[in-house]
Amino acid sequence: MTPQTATLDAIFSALADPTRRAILAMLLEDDMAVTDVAAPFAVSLAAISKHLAVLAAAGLIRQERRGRIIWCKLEPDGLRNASVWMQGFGQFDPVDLDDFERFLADELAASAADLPEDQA
Amino acid sequence: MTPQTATLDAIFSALADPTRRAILAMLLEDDMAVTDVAAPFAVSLAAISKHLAVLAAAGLIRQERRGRIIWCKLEPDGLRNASVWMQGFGQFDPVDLDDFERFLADELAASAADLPEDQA
DNA sequence: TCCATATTCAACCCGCAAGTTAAGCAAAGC
DNA sequence: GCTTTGCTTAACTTGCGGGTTGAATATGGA
Repeated sequence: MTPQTATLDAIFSALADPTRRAILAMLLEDDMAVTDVAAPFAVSLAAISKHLAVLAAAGLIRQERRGRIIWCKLEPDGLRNASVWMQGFGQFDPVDLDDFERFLADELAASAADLPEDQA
Repeated sequence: MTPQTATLDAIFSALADPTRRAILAMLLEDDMAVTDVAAPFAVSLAAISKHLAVLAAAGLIRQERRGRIIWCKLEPDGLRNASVWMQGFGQFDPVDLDDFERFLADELAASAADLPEDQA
């Protein structure tokens, strides 16, 4: 298996998990420390730590330590390959960013029902 | 979980499997019967049948019976939601279709090494 | 130096996805 | 009507992903 297909495998399976998609959506707003990423979710910190490792391995985020805090930041280019792959399958209308906002709102509401409102 | 997130889960996990991506790439060329879809792969027909069921459940293909043959055809709109989701994360350059062709070629070469040349 | 904070590692459990083989059906053909 | 062809279902095995808890590690602060 080429590194390229390995990457596609990694990207799509990373995106397949709703918790990880919610994390990405959160990071879209701002860089965050691991603990803060974990806060809204019902699962343990260790679980979130694993999720972040998966996202990093897929090239979707980058984690960099500053002091004792590890900052997680989105790596938007990580989606490029997957985006190229997907768009090849259809001529989609240019994406309306409002569509995207709705998506994120619905997803967060659905998959992290315990989110404090200010994060939803 | 809303039907919408269920769909995103289904789509991304369907795409996470290289065999299923290869199947989609094959169907991009032409509609195919289940047996013909299965032919290039090293796994059993039953396994491919399951893969096709997964793709159908994710709305990525449609299967319709004609006589005793079940034709599989791509459902390009099935990728729309996922595409909307992904593109929200970055302003990607308009996709070069040649990129896509390279992707498919590499993927087929890598994940279905036993493909006869005329299908690769 | 000692303690608290931030994060990961290790070991483990559990459920599910993907594969197998064998049997079951449904439609065509002789 | 019987057999062949096309495909799915059933029952089962196995591997991996996502969760847990508890210990380990690293940094900052008092």
